[in-house]
Amino acid sequence: MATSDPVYLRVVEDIRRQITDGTLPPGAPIPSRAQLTRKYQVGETAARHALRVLASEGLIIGRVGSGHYVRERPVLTSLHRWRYLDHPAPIAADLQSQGRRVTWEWHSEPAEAGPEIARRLRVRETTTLTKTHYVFRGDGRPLQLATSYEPMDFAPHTEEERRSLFARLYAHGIKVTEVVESVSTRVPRPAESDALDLSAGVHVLHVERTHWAGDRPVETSDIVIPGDRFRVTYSMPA
Amino acid sequence: MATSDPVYLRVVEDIRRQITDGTLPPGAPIPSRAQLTRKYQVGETAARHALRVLASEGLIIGRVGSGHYVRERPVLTSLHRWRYLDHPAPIAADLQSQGRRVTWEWHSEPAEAGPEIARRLRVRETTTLTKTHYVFRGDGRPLQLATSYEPMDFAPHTEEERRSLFARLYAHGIKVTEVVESVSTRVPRPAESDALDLSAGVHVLHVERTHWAGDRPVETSDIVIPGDRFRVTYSMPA
DNA sequence: ATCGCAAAGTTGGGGCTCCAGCAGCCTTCG
DNA sequence: CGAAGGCTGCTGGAGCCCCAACTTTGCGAT
Repeated sequence: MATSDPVYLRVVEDIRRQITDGTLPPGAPIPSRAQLTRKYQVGETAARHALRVLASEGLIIGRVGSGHYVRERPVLTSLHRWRYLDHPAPIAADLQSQGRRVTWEWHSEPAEAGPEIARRLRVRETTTLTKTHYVFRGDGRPLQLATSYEPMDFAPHTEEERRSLFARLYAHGIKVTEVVESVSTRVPRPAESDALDLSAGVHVLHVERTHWAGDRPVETSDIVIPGDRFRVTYSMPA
Repeated sequence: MATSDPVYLRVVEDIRRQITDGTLPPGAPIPSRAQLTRKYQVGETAARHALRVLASEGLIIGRVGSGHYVRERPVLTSLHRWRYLDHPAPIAADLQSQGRRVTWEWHSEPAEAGPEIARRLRVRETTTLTKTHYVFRGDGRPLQLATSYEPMDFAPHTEEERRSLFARLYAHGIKVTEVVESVSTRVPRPAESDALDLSAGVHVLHVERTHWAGDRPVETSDIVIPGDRFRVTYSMPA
């Protein structure tokens, strides 16, 4: 459309069109770098970049020494490839990206697991865990509550350590492999309603999250978010 | 491992490690091209390529004129994550991964946009759109409702086409670049309460999702999920 | 103390070149 | 005649450079 688009996109779009409309059937060879530079009157960089983009989209496949070919069954790998690492305090982090200053307070104390947490962390009910309560605020207003439970042996000791659950576990040689979340909505408890400054009738979103290292639960937390609308934005990686 | 690996991979792996182990927390700046060339003693091409790979993995995000930064991961992203290909049933897809048989019915019809949808899709209120209503069931029980609105010109025509919004848009040369969701909890409407077979007092989770291609909204949908507990599982990338 | 502006730094597009390794194909030699 | 070896074209890695557009920062003037 715009005439001042990157040139490599012109090549990408033309080849993509030819693939989608069948001009280039599955298995058909794509012109080589040298041929593309001649055909589209572009530099080698642009030709190369175009091929890489198409390949990363899964439309074509490159074979060293041979050439690029239209894939038999085009897959949108770029979408599949979208993977994320988890970090603590994710919702606060999201609000941050909306330009709001997010602050948080926490309070840590030893506590007995109790039936619910014992079940989640697969420990005995009488096991003493480190229980940490977080309050997240954006521009002063309360945004989110979280209560985290972790075994004493790798609980954080310093402010630094608290920053990342992953870093801490990593230091103990533990690698988080799975995250399980249960999401539900429910009526806020009085304390929550208070802490989050909720108006009457607003429910809360409750996320129960457990981090697993292999088949062993290493941390579990309850995250409570106000049920009024909040927004999540995320974009596809380039 | 192999000493003769591509140099850019050395950079990628080192930065990836720093992100996963928390040395580089969310939002932290990644060294610039110039700094990477010095730090790792590699050429500019390798540094650049490393950044591109990390960006395409979604681990970092590049801001022109500013730099690359570790990406924040909003928690609710976990609800739909990288299952974008199955549209518009991310949650159903998740349930599928739990071994439950998920079926779905849909009903499509032309409809006027109306004020709300017109605002979301940036069209006139009188524009005629394709409105599709979905009901998802797991093992027979209703799980999720969804209503999707898309411009007539790239609405699906066949059962095949319906499968993936992305594939369909792709065929039109449209690449989804951003997904924006607003999540809220609210009292179910009578029809919803009925369709979802809700017991009294259970609220619903309402996700309003819009897919963007650049600065242009290409599809919007309302997803309604019962507020009783449901579960999301995801595992870390290898 | 604040505003405005210029300089410096950074990304992303594009160009050019060299080289290793692989795949065909063709030629040559046993 | 058939196998070995060489030639050519292709991809993917890597280096270096230039430039436009944008952000950040710091300085100087008001």
